[in-house]
Amino acid sequence: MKSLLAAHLALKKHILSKLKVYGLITGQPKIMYYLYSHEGCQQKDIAEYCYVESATLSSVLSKMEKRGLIERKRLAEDKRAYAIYIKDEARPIFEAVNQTFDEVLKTAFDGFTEEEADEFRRYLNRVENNLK
Amino acid sequence: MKSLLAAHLALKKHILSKLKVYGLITGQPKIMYYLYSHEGCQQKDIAEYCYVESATLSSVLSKMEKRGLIERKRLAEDKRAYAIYIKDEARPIFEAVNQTFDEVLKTAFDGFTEEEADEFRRYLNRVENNLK
DNA sequence: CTTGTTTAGTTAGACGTCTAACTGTGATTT
DNA sequence: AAATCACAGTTAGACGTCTAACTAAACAAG
Repeated sequence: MKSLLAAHLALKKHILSKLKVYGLITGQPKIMYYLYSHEGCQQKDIAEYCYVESATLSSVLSKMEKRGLIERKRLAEDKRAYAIYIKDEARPIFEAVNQTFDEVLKTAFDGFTEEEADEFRRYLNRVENNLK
Repeated sequence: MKSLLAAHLALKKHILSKLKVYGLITGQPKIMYYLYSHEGCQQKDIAEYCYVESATLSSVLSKMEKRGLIERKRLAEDKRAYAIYIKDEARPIFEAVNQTFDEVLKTAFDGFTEEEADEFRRYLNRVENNLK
């Protein structure tokens, strides 16, 4: 299964190279992509989506907070948790990230018919489930 | 393309958990899997196969050498390069790694017909090439 | 209530990978 | 033959991720 890693690394590299202008580093774009359409979510949600441990996410988010990209707000309903918000000043960057993800995914599936792309995703899911 | 990473991580986790008894750590099993059928190859070959930088491989191999898993021999034809060999004492571990890879790959493709597995690999290659 | 368990998030330390700079050797050009 | 360039591998330092141990809050059961 050589190419699983290959495809994943190629995707990551592509995205990072396009977003380097914003000073974004490994791990941040994916968080931002998720956050863009899930504002107000908790850290555990982001960690789950990004397949990283909560400890990892915690430190990355701290950096992003310092940099003014995001904001943590304690939840009233659950004082252990935070809701994560996009800082208004950073919204343009989040939009660029979102757009870049869309472009790169389009590139990745270049030449695929709709059915092929769906089939590929189903295969991926099957492999993932087989290994659970 | 959420599941590319997911599938890759699941595969890695599966392999590592089965090989932890041998004290093998991240990165080593894949090197050993390759080496098992490419003894005498150069470091650059392993690095290319494993999708890591030569600097990364260098340090991992040094650890494996200290541990008595492999052996570096200078090439007579090219004194910059090494040929990498499996140490005889470690051969049983290499065999276990090889067998584990085969098992896990079989698990990953459980329920796939031959044609489906091939098609899936072709899709992966297409995605990878699209991103080159 | 209170005791024990689970959950959200943090901190510290280890480790794997990367990039950049370097050494030494091989290949090319003039 | 000399100078230049390309390549194999190493070293040092930065960074992202992990695991383990922890805090504090929520939940469950007696």
